[in-house]
Amino acid sequence: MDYNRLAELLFPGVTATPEDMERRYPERRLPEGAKVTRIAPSPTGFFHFGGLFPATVGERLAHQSGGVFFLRIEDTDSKREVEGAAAFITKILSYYGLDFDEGVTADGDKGDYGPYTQSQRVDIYHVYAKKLVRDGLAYPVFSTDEELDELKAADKKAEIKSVKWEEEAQARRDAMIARRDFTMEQVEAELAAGHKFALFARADGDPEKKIKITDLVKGTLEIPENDEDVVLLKSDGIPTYHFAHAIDDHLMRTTHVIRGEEWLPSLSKHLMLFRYLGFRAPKYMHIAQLMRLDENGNKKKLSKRDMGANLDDYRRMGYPVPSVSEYVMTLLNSNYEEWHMQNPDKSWRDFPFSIKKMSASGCLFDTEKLNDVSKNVISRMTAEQVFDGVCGYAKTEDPEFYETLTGDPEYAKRILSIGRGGAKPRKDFAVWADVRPYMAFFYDKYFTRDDEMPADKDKADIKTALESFVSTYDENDDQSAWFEKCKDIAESIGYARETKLYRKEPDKYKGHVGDVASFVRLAVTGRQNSPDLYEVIKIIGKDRMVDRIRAAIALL
RNA sequence: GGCCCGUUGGUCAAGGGGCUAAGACACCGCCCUUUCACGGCGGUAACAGGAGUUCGAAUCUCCUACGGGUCACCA
Repeated sequence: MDYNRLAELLFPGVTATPEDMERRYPERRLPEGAKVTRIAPSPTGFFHFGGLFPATVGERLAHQSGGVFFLRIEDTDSKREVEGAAAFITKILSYYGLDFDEGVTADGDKGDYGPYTQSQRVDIYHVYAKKLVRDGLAYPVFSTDEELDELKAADKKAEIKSVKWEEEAQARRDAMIARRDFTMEQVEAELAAGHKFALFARADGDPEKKIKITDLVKGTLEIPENDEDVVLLKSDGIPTYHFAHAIDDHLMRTTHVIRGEEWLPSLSKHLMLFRYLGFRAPKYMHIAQLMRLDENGNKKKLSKRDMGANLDDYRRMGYPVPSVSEYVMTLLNSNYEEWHMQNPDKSWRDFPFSIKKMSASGCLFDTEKLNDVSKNVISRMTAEQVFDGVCGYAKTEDPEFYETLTGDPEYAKRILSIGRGGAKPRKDFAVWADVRPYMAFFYDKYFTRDDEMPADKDKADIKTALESFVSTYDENDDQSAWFEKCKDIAESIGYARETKLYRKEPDKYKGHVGDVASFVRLAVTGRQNSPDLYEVIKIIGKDRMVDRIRAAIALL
């Protein structure tokens, strides 16, 4: 077989050579040890939460080493492509602060190694396709349109589950081998008939032999050599992931390929392609998948339709960006939390991220832990920052509340200042959506009486206590003077001045000062629980406090 | 089914031949406390199983079990 002639026949228009490509995309000039990483999503209009893991690792590794982090859009599957998806991806990556140095942006490509969209790189792939044909390493497989339609309609998953899988796989292999060695005449005839061809790489591996390869996360892997012919180009001339991966990551000079472990089974194919193409393979890092628990208590891959699988869900649920980032870091590097406790004021970007600390096994998504991380994140913020965070969330997710907040920002910030800023800040919010119910009673239009006055206390006593509170209240009292008055009121209605006294001798009193405070709290906030009552009343103001207490007395 | 990866408390995990096997979240109890939140102290709870190597194994080897992934002209 004259492979040169075959190559010309198959790719008559391709004149560029691999050498041209090397010149066009030279080695990057970067400092020693600099890593080049990438994030390579498919534009399906959906960014998986799990995608944040490799993306974060890639971003950290590149930027921690003075390297390059780039974005490549892998749109080789036109069937799954969604309009505007690339723009959505860049938007969400920037929302999560995963800034890339090169790649597809709203204003076109940025960087010298583009185009960064695979569908725009078809010419490049064909250069290498032609080379592989010339080298006798790739061959065409012709199909009629009808056969192609059939292929698309086939339900692969159903086949795999069949018990006869082994036989069917063998049959497929035999069919493949039969098509491997078309004669030149056959090829010419197919071409003349206008049939399309897919390009396959001829596998040369022996599955009985194992290749040892070091994965930076998994350690030493032993995988069988590849003996399956790999589809390089589909009938439409568009490359498969495998082919595009080898060419792009070589030409873009990627040093570390970070991806999910679902790619592990095809690693053998990729290594073979790198070898065929004469490229040095990058270092690989296969990250374990994020799991969830199914109804039977088994681990399952967090799949598209699961709650929380869509990264954008977290914005809509009201998680601050750093909460999500920090949660991801806690899972990625087990010593992150410890470091953060020692460096509470530093950003997760200051953390010395280490490949060695990455876990080889998959973990379960844990909402409780996310919430805990998030509570800590928000508790460290200033009232101003919390205000901005809530507003940013409410603007799109709760516009009515947004109007309320921005109607009187200073008032809102005073409320948000309660218990904030000290060494032991309150931790009331895990998500921005928690803020509204927390703040509601400060606003007359949201105020409701959710909890009743305690039924076991004498109504006359409650009334007396509330009336005394109103008549003795002085806005100028400091907290201790204020509380002394509460104690006086307690005493006046036969309640203990101190909670401790009551506990010691419960029979001697009808209640204690805590009960008095709780009457006032119930009257003013409509609830049993609230942040510091003294602060609350100061913010609400004497007039509204008095109104609410009078209304409560009337209800007795 | 073949192949590959994984397996320390409910969850995330430290530990890489010599511990009574860290810590965080969750849970429970106590303390602090005018409620809540915070904080403090304490507690329940784990090396998947079996062989082997060794004076000694969570740690090394093998087998088994279980879980996951994958087996497309998808990525």
